[in-house]
Amino acid sequence: MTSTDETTGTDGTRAGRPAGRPRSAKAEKAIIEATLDLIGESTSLAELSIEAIAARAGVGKTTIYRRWSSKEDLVVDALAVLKSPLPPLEEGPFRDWLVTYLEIMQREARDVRSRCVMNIAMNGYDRDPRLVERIRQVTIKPRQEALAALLRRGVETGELRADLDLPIAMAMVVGTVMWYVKSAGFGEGGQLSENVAERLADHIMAGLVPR
Amino acid sequence: MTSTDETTGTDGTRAGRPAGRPRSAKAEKAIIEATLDLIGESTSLAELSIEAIAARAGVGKTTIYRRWSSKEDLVVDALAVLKSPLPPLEEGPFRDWLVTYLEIMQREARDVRSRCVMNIAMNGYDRDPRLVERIRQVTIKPRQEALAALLRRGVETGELRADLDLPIAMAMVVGTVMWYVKSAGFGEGGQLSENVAERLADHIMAGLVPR
DNA sequence: GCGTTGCGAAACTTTGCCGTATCGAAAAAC
DNA sequence: GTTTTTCGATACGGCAAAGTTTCGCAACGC
Repeated sequence: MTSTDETTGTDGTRAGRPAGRPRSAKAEKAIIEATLDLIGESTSLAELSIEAIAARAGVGKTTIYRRWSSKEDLVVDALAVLKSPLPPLEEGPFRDWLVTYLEIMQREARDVRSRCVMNIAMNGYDRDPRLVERIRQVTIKPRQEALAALLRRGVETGELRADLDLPIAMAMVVGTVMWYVKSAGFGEGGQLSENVAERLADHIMAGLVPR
Repeated sequence: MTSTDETTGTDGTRAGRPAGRPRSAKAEKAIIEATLDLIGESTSLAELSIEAIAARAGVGKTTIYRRWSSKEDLVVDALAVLKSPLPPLEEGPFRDWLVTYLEIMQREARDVRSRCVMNIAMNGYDRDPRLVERIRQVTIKPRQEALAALLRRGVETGELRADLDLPIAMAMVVGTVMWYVKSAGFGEGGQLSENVAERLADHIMAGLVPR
């Protein structure tokens, strides 16, 4: 009405400050953190409640509703924080890149917050397809495409077999590391030896048969 | 609807019949079936509701509460039905057995009821460790051990590489087929070509590199 | 037929969350 | 100082889901 409602600045930098107490960046960060934690602990987004987030973040519900109008938006914003950068696809032997990828995936597979994405993306597909699609678009799809490009280039350079089945090869890479971390996590607290990625890459590339 | 409800006694225990209408074995079976179906569709046991089970089974809620005092008891009873037999480990080339195993796992991975075990075993570990452990004991563990024995024998006969990393190899077999079925299910309704197990076995054994 | 028990449907009760509103205090700009 | 906005906390009505009880009817032994 009187003031410009467009200037709802996300933070209290300079420029047209709307006057009044600025929004606490600390609270916002706490909300995001709590959201990620709680998503990691739950298996579906339906289980996630604003009240629980507010309680975990030590924040009033008002503070959440003032920033995000829906749970969906909050979840998307929170998951956007998880985007870990992917290394670009440049020159180099295939094996090195595979090890790099396995290293990243193996590290992410242990992180509760990254695992939650897997849970949601794989299990909640028919519950809220639209949201799941948004999440997959920003998290899984780029990795899938990067891996596919990596494998295709390996075939072109002759480092990989010419009759490679791309879906199967991708499932081999992703499925193996995921399952390995999962099953290893069952037994103990999760101490895996250092060169996991190297040994995984070795077995994936060379297979199970003798040389 | 006259006398179609065969209320044959659920058990053969003669002796002191409590008098009155006997419990319907048909209803009990329907409840178990509905429970298995719904567990398969859900990702956690908290999502499972007696009401949904009753509706799916075409049964009144009282009929369920009369038999099982808690949801947990019902789940345990229901999962006890799932025990599917494993083929014994006999003579034969490793590849044939691997194909057989992949065939079984690939088929089970599509079955809703088998998937539910995976969901619960992997996601609900810290929610109800006791129940999860019971489930793993009767479902996952025997398969794990069978696969481990299979791989070990392959190493002994020289069909597999001598420096095989058993946990990694197992993750390769299980993880690949699981992930492949999962990701294939994303794209389409799930029509996978006929020789999936063969092609999976090929890639797993030979790896990604050229011969 | 009679008493007893099981059956499914529907009503009742509880629970948990949502979204909003209100309150006193706090943090900035003026 | 005053003004304005946000802060955390709490309370409220509403709603939807799930557990519990009620009820009329059906099936069994006697």
